[in-house]
Amino acid sequence: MKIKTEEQYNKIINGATIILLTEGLATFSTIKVAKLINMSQSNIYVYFKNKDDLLVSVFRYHQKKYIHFLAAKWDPSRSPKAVLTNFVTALNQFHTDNKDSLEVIWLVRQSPKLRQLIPQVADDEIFVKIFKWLESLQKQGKVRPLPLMYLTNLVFSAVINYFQLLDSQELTSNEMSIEEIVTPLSALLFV
Amino acid sequence: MKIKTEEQYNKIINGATIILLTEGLATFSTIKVAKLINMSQSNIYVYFKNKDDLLVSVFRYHQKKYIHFLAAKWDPSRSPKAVLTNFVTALNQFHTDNKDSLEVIWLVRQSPKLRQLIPQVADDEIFVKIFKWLESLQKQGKVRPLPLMYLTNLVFSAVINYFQLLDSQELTSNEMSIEEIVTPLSALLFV
Amino acid sequence: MKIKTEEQYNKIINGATIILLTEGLATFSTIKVAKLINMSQSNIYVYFKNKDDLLVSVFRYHQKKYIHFLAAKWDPSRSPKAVLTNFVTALNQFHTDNKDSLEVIWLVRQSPKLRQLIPQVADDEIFVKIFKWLESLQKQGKVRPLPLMYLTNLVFSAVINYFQLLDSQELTSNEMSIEEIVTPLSALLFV
Amino acid sequence: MKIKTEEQYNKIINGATIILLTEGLATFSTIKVAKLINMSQSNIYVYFKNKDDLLVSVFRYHQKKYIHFLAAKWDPSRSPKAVLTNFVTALNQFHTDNKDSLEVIWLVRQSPKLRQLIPQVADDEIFVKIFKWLESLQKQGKVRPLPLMYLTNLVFSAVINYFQLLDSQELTSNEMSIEEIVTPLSALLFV
DNA sequence: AATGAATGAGTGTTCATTCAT
DNA sequence: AATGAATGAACACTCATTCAT
Repeated sequence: MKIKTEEQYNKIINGATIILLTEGLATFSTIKVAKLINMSQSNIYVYFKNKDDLLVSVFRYHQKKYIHFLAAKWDPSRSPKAVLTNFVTALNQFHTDNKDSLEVIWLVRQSPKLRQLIPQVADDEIFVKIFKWLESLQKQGKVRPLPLMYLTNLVFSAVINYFQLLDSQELTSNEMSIEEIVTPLSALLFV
Repeated sequence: MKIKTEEQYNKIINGATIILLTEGLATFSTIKVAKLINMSQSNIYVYFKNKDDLLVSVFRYHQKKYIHFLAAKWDPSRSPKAVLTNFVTALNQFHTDNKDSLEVIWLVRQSPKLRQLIPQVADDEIFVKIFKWLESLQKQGKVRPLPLMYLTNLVFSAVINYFQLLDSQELTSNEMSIEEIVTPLSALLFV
Repeated sequence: MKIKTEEQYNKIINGATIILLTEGLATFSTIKVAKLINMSQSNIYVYFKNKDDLLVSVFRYHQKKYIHFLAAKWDPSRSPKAVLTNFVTALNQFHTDNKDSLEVIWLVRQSPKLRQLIPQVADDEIFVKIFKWLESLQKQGKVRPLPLMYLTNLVFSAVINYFQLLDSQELTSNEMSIEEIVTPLSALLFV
Repeated sequence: MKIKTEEQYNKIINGATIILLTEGLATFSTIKVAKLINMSQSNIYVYFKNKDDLLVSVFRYHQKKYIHFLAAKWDPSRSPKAVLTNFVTALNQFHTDNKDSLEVIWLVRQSPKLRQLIPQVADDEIFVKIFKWLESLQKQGKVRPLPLMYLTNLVFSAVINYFQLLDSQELTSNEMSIEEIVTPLSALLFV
């Protein structure tokens, strides 16, 4: 699907993002998106092949942002714990600036149906770098000898969990700051 | 007669569970449940006020199972690490015996709309016990001084993550056994 | 699809027949049928699985009428030409009483897509009888030695053609009566 | 420049012919035509006023071919039966060379809506000639005294019927050759 | 308690047509 | 002449929910 008027394309993506986050996947509909952005529903089908195409495009849009951000912040030249701190801080900053993006990424990943339509991200350059970094530390015995897939998942969900508790107001940033995650995560990750 | 009613109630709950897990929340419908269990769709409305009521009831049904199981296995008389090991092993056993239950609990929690309808579980007896146990350990300086809500969340998602990776075949139990979670989790939890 | 309220079922069939004949297959829609008979469109789907199911059912409804009529009139005990005359007269009478039926049968047969969904009628008892009658006459050299399928087709389309020209007012029954078909058809059929 | 325009015009007609024959009238759409011939959908509206105009133009295109062909083959100088034989053979040859054309002519004629938009062909020179020829034979008592409109219709549908049965493989040319039509048709037509 | 029937609202998708460029 | 964009209307089909029996 060639991008036609970039402005309109983004308008739809942004509208879809809002509907997705307020309604959830279950009741997301193109009609609601169209109404929100004041556009005819049929015009959405000029820009996207079908509903799934729209949803996947929304996901990709936010994932690209996320990946670019991570890549810009990645600096493995420091000590392992400093790298972890840096990573957590970066994620926190990204979440502050792009709250929607992280939520969309998380949301779409939860749907088995959509997950199948989403391209694997693991091959992306930045993730390859992170995996290699972890791998070399594991060989030096500095990282726990568990599957990298599992370790990175744990770190990610530890951070996301924090954000979700903040969002649902079950936790406040006074009770616990993001930096306080680093120590337990460090204990979990490093030997 | 009363027995027959309970039978029908459970029939609906079980049908709904299957549809929920095979279809996902997005395309779950009472029609599909009715067809699956060979019952008239309108009869579902005799047992449940509406669709959301059914979904919440399904959630509660599995959550009760889960809570009963945990309560039966809970034994805080041993050392903290032994308690953690015991907890993880119990969860694993529950997951093996009641795969559906854990998945339903996880699935329903993902929906913002449904989460609001679900009663807080924290007041349940078993969770009160666990929280008290953690609290006392924290006072003795044996558990990291982080909000208990966050710590328990971390443990739960570490275990769920493991199950999910197994299910999606991104991980095999050969590469990593459930027991191997205990050491990193212990490091994360205990000082 | 079990017939539920026969009255409603027939109401839908009749409405669909009217729409089919006035609109043609190309612009036939369940919405138009529903509006015509003052019924909710969704209720049509209680009685018919889908649009094609409705169309095929309409066809079958009229075909059954037609077959019953033919069977009642069939009498091969007379001379070949008398049988032909009888047949043509019967068809004419049926057409007078059930104009819609013959048109629907013809219309639906023209659609390649629908033809596939329609059960072969050739096995029907009355057609088996007609074929056997023709076959035996052929063996006696009284009927032209052409494929029976083709001969019967010719007779049927000769009659239908006549009705169509009347309907489109390109011909009037004054210019030509139905009985006048018999002589040329007889010449065509019999040696 | 003008040549290019005619090229495009024909491109559309040919594309429309293909869609018409593969999809049928019911699901024919300008979008499908545009996609097939790799042209913008809106450009079709430069050449044709609307969808019906396109369909009628397609019909006329093939009808012209057909009429030209008939005119070229028409030779009333021989005996009536020879003329009939000649006519049937010509139709068969035309069908072999221009299968699409005959099918389109037949297809469009089936639609009540389109039939109204189609110009009467009877005034065309070649048909005038054929009618005059039949008329004069009728006056000599050599052709059955039935409306010419009906007789010509019968001949045409006898031939088309044959082609249709071949196409639908309900008949093979081994079982019956086109020439075998002539004898019964002759009996039907001539006294 | 159980069911069949009915309906209104919604949903994804297609399409004919128009318009500005 | 050609095209991309936009739109409103239509359509098949699904579904939650209600009601009478």
